[in-house]
Amino acid sequence: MERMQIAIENLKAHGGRITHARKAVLQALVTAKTHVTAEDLLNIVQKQFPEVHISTVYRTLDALEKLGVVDHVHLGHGKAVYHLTDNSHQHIVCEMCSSVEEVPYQLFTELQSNLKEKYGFQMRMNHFAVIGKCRRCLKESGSTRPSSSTH
Amino acid sequence: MERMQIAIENLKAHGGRITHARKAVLQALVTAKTHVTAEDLLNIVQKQFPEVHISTVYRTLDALEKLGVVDHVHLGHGKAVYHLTDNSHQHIVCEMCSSVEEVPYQLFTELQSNLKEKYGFQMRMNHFAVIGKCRRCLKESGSTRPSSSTH
DNA sequence: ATCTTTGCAAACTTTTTGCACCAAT
DNA sequence: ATTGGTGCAAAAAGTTTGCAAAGAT
Repeated sequence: MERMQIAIENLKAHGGRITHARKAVLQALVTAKTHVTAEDLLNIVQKQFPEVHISTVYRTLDALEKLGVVDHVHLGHGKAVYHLTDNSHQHIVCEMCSSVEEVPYQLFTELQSNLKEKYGFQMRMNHFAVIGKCRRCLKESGSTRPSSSTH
Repeated sequence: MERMQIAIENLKAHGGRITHARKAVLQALVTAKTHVTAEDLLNIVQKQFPEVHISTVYRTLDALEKLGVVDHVHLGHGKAVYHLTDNSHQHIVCEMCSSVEEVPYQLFTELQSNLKEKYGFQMRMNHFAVIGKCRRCLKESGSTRPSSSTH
């Protein structure tokens, strides 16, 4: 409710209109919290408003992204995932089983300062995924299907 | 020449066949060295072999990727970029001007060990991009077009 | 001779866009 | 009343696939 209100005010402040679809997308984002695809959001939203179209979801996400409320990441092949901007974590994605785990952004702060210091580059937390192999797949390595890899 | 030979032997060793197209793609990769799209490669290859089709490029890249010779990254929206695996660097991508800079992988080794230690996750170097704002855009910040953002 | 790779066209997946209508302010 | 948002259908953009023919071993 809290976070929704902020986003809604933000939208209004920029001349945006508050529609059922937008509220529902926002609500879905707040609830889902992390790595949902546009399609995921659509499915959630359509439970309440079946007539909402995927293009509306994309356009809403676009609008929210321009306001800085939402961000998205390309975890690999396929769909992008969206989330509210202040979920401070990074994603580690297993290239064997495609699992996604969240790790605290603190692990990345040193990298962040190094990039800033040495390259003048201001790294954006939360906007990329680290690819590799997860604990489980490493253990079973070889025995398991490299299946639908994420890269 | 060197690196091409290694890749070629690798291909042969796995029952692969050495074709004009494959040699040309490999050559293009060796020459281009970094962040080329499948289409870039196609253009290069077609200078020598105009009949080569984009699907051949993709299939060649797939094959090379399975051998560990090639890797690809999704730098953001749009096309993936491919490169030979032993270019030990990471990419930092500016979300304002879309410029790509390479930084030595050493900056990432600590993160790598942390992820291994704390999460059992074996991070793959070279397979993701760090998004943020480059020095120049930070300086001009606001004054410049956020143009074709990479995210 | 065998089995892989190729070119082509067509399918597929994800995202974007044009347009006429609808709805929020 | 005005302007921005929506649904739809169709296009785009990037990549993958089925197939018959060509090519590498």
